[in-house]
Parts: sequence; structure tokens; C-alpha cells
Amino acid sequence: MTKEQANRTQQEASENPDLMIENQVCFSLYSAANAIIRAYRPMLKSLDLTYPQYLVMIVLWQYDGINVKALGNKLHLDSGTLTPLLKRLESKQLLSRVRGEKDERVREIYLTEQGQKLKAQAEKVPNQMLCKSKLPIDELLTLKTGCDKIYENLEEGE
Amino acid sequence: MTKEQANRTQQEASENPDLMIENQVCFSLYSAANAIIRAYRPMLKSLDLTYPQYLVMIVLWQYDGINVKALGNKLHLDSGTLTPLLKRLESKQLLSRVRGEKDERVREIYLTEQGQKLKAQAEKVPNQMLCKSKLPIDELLTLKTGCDKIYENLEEGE
DNA sequence: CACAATTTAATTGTGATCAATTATATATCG
DNA sequence: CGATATATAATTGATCACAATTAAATTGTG
Repeated sequence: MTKEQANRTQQEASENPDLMIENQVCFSLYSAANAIIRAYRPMLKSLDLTYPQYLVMIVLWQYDGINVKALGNKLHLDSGTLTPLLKRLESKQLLSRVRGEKDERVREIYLTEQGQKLKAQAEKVPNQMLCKSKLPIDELLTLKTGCDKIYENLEEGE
Repeated sequence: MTKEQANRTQQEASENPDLMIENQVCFSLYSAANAIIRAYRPMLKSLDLTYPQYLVMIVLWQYDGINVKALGNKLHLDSGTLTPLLKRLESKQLLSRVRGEKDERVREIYLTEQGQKLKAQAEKVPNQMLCKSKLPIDELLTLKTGCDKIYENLEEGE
């Protein structure tokens, strides 16, 4: 029996559709998320930002002075991820990390002038991404609703 | 890629809604993917696998002897990710990495007996995840279709 | 056949994610 | 007041994702 025949026999004998990669919602979601981060890379190149850094900047453009804990709540990330990321953005002169006056445990994150200015360049990114996705708005909205639901359901149990 | 906010009467009426985190489909997808990997962690703990390692094993249970390139095509990952990951699975005695006889460039990945046995324990994981998601099948299917579409659209122009 | 182009993996370096732990500041309570 | 508990960030260690590069084997072409 050839190796090919052996493989085919094994494949046929082992059909549990739930364990096949092609049938897994989670794998589709995981691959799509990776693809999205890859797709953002060239667009964010000119801003010298990674996708998670771009997310942090988006929050800061709206909530300048926010602290690490609140930022983590908005982005669903913890200080283990955010602290080094914020230090990288600080070293790029986009923000400063200031100890809270009232409570010295907290770090408040303030945009520099350079960080504020970057917003103008970022304004065009969402529409570029919309075009790249090649999906109609209603499908994107359905997708967003599904992602938000599964996120809520997975997180609420802890 | 955002949801246009119908009424923007909140305090930030002057903000650009496209740049708000709450309106971004990509952020929802990114957060959901992170949440999924977190949700798998306790379930895969007893198998001593991470989520990407679990994905590799799923492919191997179906295509034992597959090479790194073909594995990467199935999982949408490259050798920079797979090589160290496969070495970790090899050190756990779940597989062996064999040079191709006919073509010595390729590495063929073969399950060990231990790696084959692990499948029995993994069989129950998909259903556990289904329960955790708390979503009806039709919504999961819709979600999967959307993810597959956006993946294809983003990758095709690569 | 020789040699350039291509293919396949591995390697290197940067950054992100997260669990677990640590350090410090603040709050609570006996 | 002082001891304990809680809250906030930072740190550490493991893993993953990926661009860029390197190494080696194979293929293609003159």
C-alpha cells in the first residue's frame, strides 16, 4: 500500500466533522483577525504604528489623560500588554505616562502635541480598511454584532 | 470600517465616529479572537496544548505526514510561526519532524502514538466551546461566513 | 553539464498577549 | 494607630505572529 493510499484510508476513517479545521467558527474568526492585522500593517506603516498601538491612540484621541486601568477596560487588554506598548509609544514621543497626583498608583496617559497631530493622518484609515474589506455595510454590521455577542458570552462567565 | 452613528448627540459630538473604538468592526473581531483564545485555554489545559498547537494537531489528525508548507497553507501561518511551534510539540513527544526522502528541503510531520491518542481527549472540545459561546448554530454559521468572506477579500489582493 | 532561479525551512528580531508574580500606594478595620 | 486587605502598575516568562533574511536543496535553462 502506498503512502497516499494509507493517508486516504486514515482520512476517511477519521471523519469527525467537528474536529475539521474547515468547519470551525473559531478558526475562521482567528484567521480573519490575523488577516485584519496584516491588512492594517501597510496602512499604518506611514503612521509608524502597529494595530494595537493604533487602537491605543484611537482611545487617547477621545479620552486624553485616561489611566492604564480604564484604557485596559476599553481595549480588553491588561497591564502586561499595555505597559510595554505604552512605553514604545512614549519613546516615539506620542504620549507621556504621568503618575496620578491624587493617587500615585495610577498612571495617566497624556498625548503629546505630536500624538495629537497624528490623528489627522489616521482619519483616512477607517475608510481605507472599509474598501479593503470589500463587504457591504450591512454585512459588516452583522459581523460586528456576532463578534460582540460572542465576546460578551465568553467573557461574562468569569 | 465603522458603523455610522445615527444620533451623535453625546458629549463628543465633534468627534469623528469612524475613529471611535465602539464603532469599529475590526476591533470587535480582534477582541472576539482574543476572547476565544482565552476561552480555549482552560479547556486545552488538560491536553497541555495552546490554541495554535491544538489547530496543528487537528490538521495532523486528518493529514498525518503533511509537510510544513502544506500545513501553513491550511492554517494560514508561515514557517516563522510553525517551526518553533512544531519543535515544542515534538519536545512533548506528540509528533516527529522528518526530512523528506525524495526532497530533502521539506519536513514531513508525523504523529507519534501519543499524538494519535490525544485525539480521543480532543473530541469533546468542540462541543464544550459551542456551549461556552452560548450562540445558536445559525448565528455561528452566519458569523463564520462573514469571517471567511473578509478573510478572502483581505488576502486575495495580498 | 554548469549555473542561475526557485522552493522549502529555519533563523532572527520586533512586538503582542497573557498568566503569575511583585512592588507600591491606598483603603479598611480592629 | 497599626495590621491587614485591596487596588494599580510593572515585571517576568512563555508563546505566538510575522517581516526579513539566510541556508540548503531542487529545478530550469543555456
